Amino acid sequence: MHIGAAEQASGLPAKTIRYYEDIGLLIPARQQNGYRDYGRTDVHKLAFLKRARGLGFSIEDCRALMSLYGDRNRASADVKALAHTHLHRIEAKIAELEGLRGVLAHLVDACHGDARPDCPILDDLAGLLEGQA
Amino acid sequence: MHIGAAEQASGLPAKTIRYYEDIGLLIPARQQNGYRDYGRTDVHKLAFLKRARGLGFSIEDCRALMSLYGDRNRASADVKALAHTHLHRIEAKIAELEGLRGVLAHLVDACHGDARPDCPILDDLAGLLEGQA
DNA sequence: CTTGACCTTCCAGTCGCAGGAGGCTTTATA
DNA sequence: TATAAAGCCTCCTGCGACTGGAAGGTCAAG
Repeated sequence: MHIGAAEQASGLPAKTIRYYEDIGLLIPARQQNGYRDYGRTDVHKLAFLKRARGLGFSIEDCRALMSLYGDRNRASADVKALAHTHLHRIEAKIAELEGLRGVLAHLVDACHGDARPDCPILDDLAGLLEGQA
Repeated sequence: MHIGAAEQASGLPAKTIRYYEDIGLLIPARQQNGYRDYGRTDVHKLAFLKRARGLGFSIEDCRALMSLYGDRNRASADVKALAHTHLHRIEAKIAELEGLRGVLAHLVDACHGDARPDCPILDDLAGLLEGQA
């Protein structure tokens, strides 16, 4: 099957599929005319990659996950460790963003937001509130 | 004051300060020997930028904020709108990450994580649970 | 035989810097 | 005074994970 069909079947853009070949994630067979030729297994792997990327795993994580997926002697502990690490990264990111949200919500709330120039948001950015808040 | 001193005073790396000049965010005076020369106002602006970046504002947001900061006739409503949009972006990102966290936590929890190959995480990635979950 | 869809490769751009090469100037020390 | 070290300069490359586009080959239909 051509890359266009693989795109339809996997849900990944052709550009991305080619990119994954570039970086050695999934290298398909080639037809005599040079066209990429994707089989069922390939499309399955592309969908796997799409799902993993959708869950926020990095490309390198995906590489490891693909490797584990194809390893009949894998230990599920290895997969779990990968996912666990990723989960921690996500939780850390959430905590960070929640911190930002708190500060921003406070500032937005404090700003009257009319035609006057006086603005607590800019005051904060300018460091005028160091001793306060 | 030289860029090294500005680095100390503002908390921004020299590399970043030069980059901000490259993109026209803050262009300092130059000494006769070609060295950048930062004054009090410059350092103040650098700290402003650091704070704004730390709150997650994009460079273009920072450009707009700096412009508003220097505009005596600004309307605080403009600043508030910028911050509000940014707050929404952050909240959207948090919601997205919380979705991921939910799925990942569920998967990590379901994986026994021992030496056996059987693994719900890989099963999910492979799309084996489409009809379920 | 030509049109158009589809495929190929390769290059540039995204965002916000960081790292490093190669070369000046200034400052400190022997 | 010589030299070494620190600090400054510019320019180029790379990061992650693609995306867009140009230039050109291939294939099926009309």
